[in-house]
Amino acid sequence: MPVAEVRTPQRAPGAPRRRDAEATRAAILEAARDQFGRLGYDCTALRDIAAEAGADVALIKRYFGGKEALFTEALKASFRSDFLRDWDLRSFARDFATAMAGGPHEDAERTHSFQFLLRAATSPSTAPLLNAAIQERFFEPIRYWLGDADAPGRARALAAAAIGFLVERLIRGEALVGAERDAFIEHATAMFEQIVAAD
Amino acid sequence: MPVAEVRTPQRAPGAPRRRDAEATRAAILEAARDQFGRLGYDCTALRDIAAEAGADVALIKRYFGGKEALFTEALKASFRSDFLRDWDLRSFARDFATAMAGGPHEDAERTHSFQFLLRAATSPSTAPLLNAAIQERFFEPIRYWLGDADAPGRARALAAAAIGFLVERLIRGEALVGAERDAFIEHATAMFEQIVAAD
DNA sequence: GGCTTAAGTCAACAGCCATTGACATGAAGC
DNA sequence: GCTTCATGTCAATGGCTGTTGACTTAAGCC
Repeated sequence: MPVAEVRTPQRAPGAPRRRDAEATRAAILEAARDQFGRLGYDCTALRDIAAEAGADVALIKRYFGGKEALFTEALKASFRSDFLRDWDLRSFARDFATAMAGGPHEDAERTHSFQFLLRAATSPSTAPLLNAAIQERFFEPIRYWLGDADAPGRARALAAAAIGFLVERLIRGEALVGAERDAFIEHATAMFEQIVAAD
Repeated sequence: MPVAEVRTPQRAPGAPRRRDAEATRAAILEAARDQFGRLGYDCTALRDIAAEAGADVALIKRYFGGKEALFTEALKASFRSDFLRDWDLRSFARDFATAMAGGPHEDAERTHSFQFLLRAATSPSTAPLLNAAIQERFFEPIRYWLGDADAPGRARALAAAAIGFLVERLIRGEALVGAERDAFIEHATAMFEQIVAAD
């Protein structure tokens, strides 16, 4: 875990509200979402979360119970249940491909949520917690979204491809540029359209 | 790390070859591939690897140098450099889709190799180690394989989709059956053909 | 048989982790 | 002003980790 973690504490020394359980809890949860999302469950230390939130480790136990419970809550907070409804079915293929190419207008919040989920999905510590959630909130909405007889198989294929683009984006880091970006968007769009528009 | 790890030791008590550095080294490497592949870098303990290999932890240091070096070597061993050449370009789309659906004839060795890579990809500890390898052995071959002007962007899109199917497979666990399986294969095939056959 | 050296064993170290109970302190109610 | 209790702080604990040096033992050679 060589990732250095230095952030300005939530409260400056001598801050206005010194004692505010609700605010402290929120700060911890926010820090947890950040660190779990970037580092994954196993590589995140509660001490670092507390430090980022400007709180003490013991408060995590008091407010959340423990690491796993905190993770579950952070997971819930990062799950945008409406993330699919945001897309327009007809322009989905191109919009999604463009988002995955990266660039100035990308939805950072959405990207972060997905990264959080992927990290959780591939860690054996959290996979059991997440598999059900993936099923319920990712696969099922797509299935409903497509909504015809072939939906289950189609939904699985579409979900798989979407996950792949998210992982590739996660690994890649930077945004694509120039001709490579254009070709990427073009072919990815064609690919997704193949499924979305299969009527 | 709640995953119990009980395996029959490599050597029975009072075995024939008691002192064989080469065999010991190989046993450790094999155990490392197994555990790193199933649990990921962070959740794998050197003591467990040594136990599975029927060896002592200190030998890992002597033969490999340390955890990271052992991981790198296991990574190399799990990387089938010819995994793309195994596919026939014309039947790739259907073959790959079928493989991802799972079933009785799947290539367990190949599946394991991919799992290893994916676990490594989503752990921040090993991502730096892996990104270069992914680039060199996954993305570049696909790019070469496609081999035209649009290749970089196309290769990225194809690689992303392929990764996604592997992840979905990893998360899913069991094989698909019946109509869902058929629809899955059909649509996934169409999807991959969209890119492979884009000439 | 005795010697040399590689192979295997053991115990301990230092560091990090989540967890926890005891303690200090500030704010609200009387 | 005093009591009360939620809020925040601190320090310690036990467990697990990778690493390491010193030890024991078997195998090969003279």
